[in-house]
Amino acid sequence: MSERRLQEALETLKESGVRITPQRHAVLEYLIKSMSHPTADEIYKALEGKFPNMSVATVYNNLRVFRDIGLVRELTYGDSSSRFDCNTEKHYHIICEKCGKIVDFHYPSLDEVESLAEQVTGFDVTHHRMEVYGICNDCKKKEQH
Amino acid sequence: MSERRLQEALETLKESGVRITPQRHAVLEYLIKSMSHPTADEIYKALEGKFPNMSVATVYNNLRVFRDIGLVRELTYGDSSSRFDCNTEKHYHIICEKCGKIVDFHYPSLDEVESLAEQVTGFDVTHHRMEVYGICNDCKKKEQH
DNA sequence: ATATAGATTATAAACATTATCAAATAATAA
DNA sequence: TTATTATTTGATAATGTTTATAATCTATAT
Repeated sequence: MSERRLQEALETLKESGVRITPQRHAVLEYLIKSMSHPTADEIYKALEGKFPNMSVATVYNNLRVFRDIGLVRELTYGDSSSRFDCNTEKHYHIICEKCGKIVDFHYPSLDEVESLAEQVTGFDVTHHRMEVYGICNDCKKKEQH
Repeated sequence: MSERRLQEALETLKESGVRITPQRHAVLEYLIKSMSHPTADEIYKALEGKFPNMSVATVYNNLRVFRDIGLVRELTYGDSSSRFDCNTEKHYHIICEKCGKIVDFHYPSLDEVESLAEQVTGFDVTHHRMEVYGICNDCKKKEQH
């Protein structure tokens, strides 16, 4: 399952004329298998074992390459560092305000909002972003100790 | 009009037990009168004339104070620095991908999304954020030269 | 008018990200 | 296969935003 997604991602790299280096393979694999929304530094640390000599710059460079060919989304929340999401299906995120956990959820795309915004502002709309914030189950339980 | 909003803001500071210093007064005044969504550095530079000795730290500290008492919203987009919005009415933003301009627009709040997310994820939802992206009129005209 | 908790300033530090560039590697042509 | 070329990597420095520190100053309550 995640194996297939990795193959598809590698295929996309080829089609885009991007070389498949061991480092790129590893970053992609981690993004897909971790099923999370890691920061560049988390990826860097996770791959330290396999690639003791890999530079942080390589992680950043490759994440940018992946983003530019549409393979991953860069998520910028209030906190200091970007997170990267390789789930390319349309979906939204809900974020826990206590622990920072990010959970995916689906919602029929907000086309109405886009067309209204277009009418009111005269912009040519390309896309939108939306996140919901709240407290996750784990953190609710902890609060009640 | 903006004079009244400034008075209200100062009142809020008093009620929250936050001292009204000349620097705070000036930052608030700039936020309200500029009608824009400035970065901390923009505010700092704009007030350089009146307060040649004001420290950047003061701007950051006070923006945090204002945010914590609900007087301004901190907007974090993909770009490097936060922007600050002292319009506390509920509204959304549309952002130009070419020039970065931010324009307000209104839309009936997306309560449905919040309650669906709550059901699906088990979170206690507190709020959400949404932005629409596109190309503004000015930039469209420039493209056609 | 005075005391004091809180605010300001200047500076240094922290942190994420980007730029630089020599060396390594991979793709391509001959 | 080998030579040539283009890209990528890794080490490091640089950049830019934001926060921490500590000495000095000030708004406000008494």
